[in-house]
Amino acid sequence: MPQVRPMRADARRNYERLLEVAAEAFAEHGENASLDDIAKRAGVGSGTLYRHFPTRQALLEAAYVDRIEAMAARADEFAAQLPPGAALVEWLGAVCAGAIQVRGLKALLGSAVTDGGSVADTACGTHMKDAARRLVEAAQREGSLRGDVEPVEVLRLAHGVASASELADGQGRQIRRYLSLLMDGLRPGGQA
Amino acid sequence: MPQVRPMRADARRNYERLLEVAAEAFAEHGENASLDDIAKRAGVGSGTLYRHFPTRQALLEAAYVDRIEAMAARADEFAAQLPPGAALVEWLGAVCAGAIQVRGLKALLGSAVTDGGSVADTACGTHMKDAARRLVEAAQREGSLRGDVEPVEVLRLAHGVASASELADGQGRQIRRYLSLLMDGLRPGGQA
DNA sequence: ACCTGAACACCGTTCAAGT
DNA sequence: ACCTGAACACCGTTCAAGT
Repeated sequence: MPQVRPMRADARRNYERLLEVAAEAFAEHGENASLDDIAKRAGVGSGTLYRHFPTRQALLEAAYVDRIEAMAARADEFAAQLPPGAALVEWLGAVCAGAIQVRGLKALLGSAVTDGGSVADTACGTHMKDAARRLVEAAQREGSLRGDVEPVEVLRLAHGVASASELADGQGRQIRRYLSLLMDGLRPGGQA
Repeated sequence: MPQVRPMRADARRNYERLLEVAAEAFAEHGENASLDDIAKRAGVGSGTLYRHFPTRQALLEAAYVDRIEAMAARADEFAAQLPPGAALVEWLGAVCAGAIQVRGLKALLGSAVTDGGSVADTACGTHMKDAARRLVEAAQREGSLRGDVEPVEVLRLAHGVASASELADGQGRQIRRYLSLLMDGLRPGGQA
């Protein structure tokens, strides 16, 4: 693993400034925020943005990778405090809430669980899938989750729940309701 | 209800040509297909497109309103052939499949079940909600669907299932699986 | 009454010229 | 080695001029 040469001081400054501004812009305007505008607000030429982040996806991921890591870390906090099934539900609720509040995050989470998505596995995808696997397997061992669903499927369905909640009121007020409908099923007789 | 004066012959030709081309373009490129390109391919000036369809949403809805009506009509066909619960599931599966195959349709269906969405209730929204209500209420009377879910919620959750299926493989191969996970729940012990 | 297409503003992307 | 910003292509939207 060869060390990456440290960036030149001005390059590093630009890089970090771009990330800050991009995180704001994506949160406010969604995944399609203007790249030109981001470059301008960061005080750099548009070419500099493309040098550091060749695609919109690369910038989106770089801007939110720390938030994704924080989300993945919360999985273990819930696991330490609650029984496995409840921990999974609480965590999925938090993931949905984040996906709705921070507008660009939903698209990033979506691409993280897309099969055959772009360039192999992204860092964000790996973090989320690892966290989901720990909670899912624990819940399955406990017997509170069906044995025939995969962690990535649970993440995809949670993404669907976030979409449905967004349609309901533009915010996240229905997340818990829709998540529990998913857990217990639409047919009568499920667990309350 | 005052009769709308019939359009001038050339206006009507343009209008219909625009609808044809738009349906193709949205199906191929999704909801963000270039309006300029649609006008060009229809052989009209861009101003003509805006005259007939002041917003992208208006064009999208006009281009697909017949497909939406056909979808709504299928609800009654399923209801005539199957018990209520099965009819609902089959219909939702067909809706999801359509939403994935015809790219612009998913966005339209989404906005049709969005609360507080744009201009009051759209024609598409009304058709879909009416059809859903008939199936949902029948299934609830039969006892195969929880009594505490509303038709529009079922449509939103189906939209979420379509999203999740799209993430899974870009096509619709997981629709039936995800739909039945939604019906029966992720906890063990649901109906097979 | 309706259509056209130029005009304007905006955005993504590349690349020659700079330091 | 890195940055800048002009240049190009493209798109959405409006509106004066046409028929």
